[in-house]
Amino acid sequence: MNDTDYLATKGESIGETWSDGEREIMMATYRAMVEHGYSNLSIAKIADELGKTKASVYYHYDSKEELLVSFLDFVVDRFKRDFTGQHSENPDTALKNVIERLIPLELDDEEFHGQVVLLELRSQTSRNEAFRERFTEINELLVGTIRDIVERGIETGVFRDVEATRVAEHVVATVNGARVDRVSTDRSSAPAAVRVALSSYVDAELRGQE
Amino acid sequence: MNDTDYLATKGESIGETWSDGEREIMMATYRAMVEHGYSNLSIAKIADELGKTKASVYYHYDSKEELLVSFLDFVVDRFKRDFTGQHSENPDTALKNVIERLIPLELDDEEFHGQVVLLELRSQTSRNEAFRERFTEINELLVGTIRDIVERGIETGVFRDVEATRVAEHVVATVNGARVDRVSTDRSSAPAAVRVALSSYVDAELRGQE
DNA sequence: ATGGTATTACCGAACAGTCGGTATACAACG
DNA sequence: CGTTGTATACCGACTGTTCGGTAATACCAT
Repeated sequence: MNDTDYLATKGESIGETWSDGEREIMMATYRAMVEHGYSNLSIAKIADELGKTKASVYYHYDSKEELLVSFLDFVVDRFKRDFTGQHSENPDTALKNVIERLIPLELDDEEFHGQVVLLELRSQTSRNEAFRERFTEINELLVGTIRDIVERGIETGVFRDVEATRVAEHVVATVNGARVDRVSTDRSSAPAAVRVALSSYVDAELRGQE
Repeated sequence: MNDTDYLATKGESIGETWSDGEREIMMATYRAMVEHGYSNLSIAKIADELGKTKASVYYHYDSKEELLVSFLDFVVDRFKRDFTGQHSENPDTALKNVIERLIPLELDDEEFHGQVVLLELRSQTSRNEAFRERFTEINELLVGTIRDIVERGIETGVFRDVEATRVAEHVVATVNGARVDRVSTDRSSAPAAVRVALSSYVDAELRGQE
């Protein structure tokens, strides 16, 4: 029934803590953004979604800009928490798990809306430095995670001695391209094709002739 | 001096023709969008950039929505014209040329602004069907072009007998990911790394043991 | 060639509505 | 009494859009 239940965790994030009031505003912002989009987002619409008045929002945040940066933190924390899961298996399956997690075969509405919101925020990076920093952070997290897995695989002899960073950059670019494709085109079968191609690439490139 | 001179070609596009007046409005829209961003774009700012009045813009377009869809056509036509160049060489170099054209080692300001505009327009796809159609079209053009090259390579025996469509989807996703990365993060060395990785992937996956 | 009539392209002004933001007051609670 | 949270009411600026009017030009019958 509620579109944003999956945002309603109570805990604090990796680098930020949210009071109950703040978290409710963040969730209202999320709902308003899903409904109206970033370019039509206003304090009044957030307040509507919150069930309060604009002044009430301005009690917690000094400006729209500050609220939006906080919201970005909120969404990015959520992304990182979703992504940073258990991946302590052997490098081969760990890598494939990461790929499968980043390119699901299909998305429910909640996940889809989440990726739309991320894309809309990403489109603001060229005009807002704080935004650009956060997305730089996300991509560095992805590349770092995958690089670590590849390096571990090389050390344990499971993978050939490839350039880990380069492979990681490749995988992350491909994954991001598939994700953008999914929310911005009608090519519904493309992400699955990319996922298959990427997995077989990983097999061919990393598992070697051995 | 003028940031958008490269948009000032006089000819008509693949599917659309532009009168002088319309093209001036399109270029003014482009300039206004580079300066203010999609979410802060208004008819008044376009008119300012045009050196005319808001009413003058409304003389040529019935609504902001209609103007924006025309602008999207304008930008997409430009992208297609830029991309659809000569690629009649042998499949191996043709494929690498496409990749190098889609992931340049560095962008000048004009090219960078163009990609920013494309990303901002892309972020509207979930809320505007016409927008989504155009970006679907772009990606289909890219996939189709690459698939044709790969198939030609297979027929002429230059490439192994791979699944052309799957490879094309992989390449396009990677290219798009690198392009999004470039305009939305500070990871300035990432696109070059992806380009190298993608080229060596093409070598390994397609050129085979032969 | 002339006079009349459309058409094109523009302007200034105004419309109702929304924007981000603020001042102030009221109620609950310690 | 002071703090915390909320509501009412408002501000100037800006939003997309429409209107009446006006030069300049083009077409066309006389």
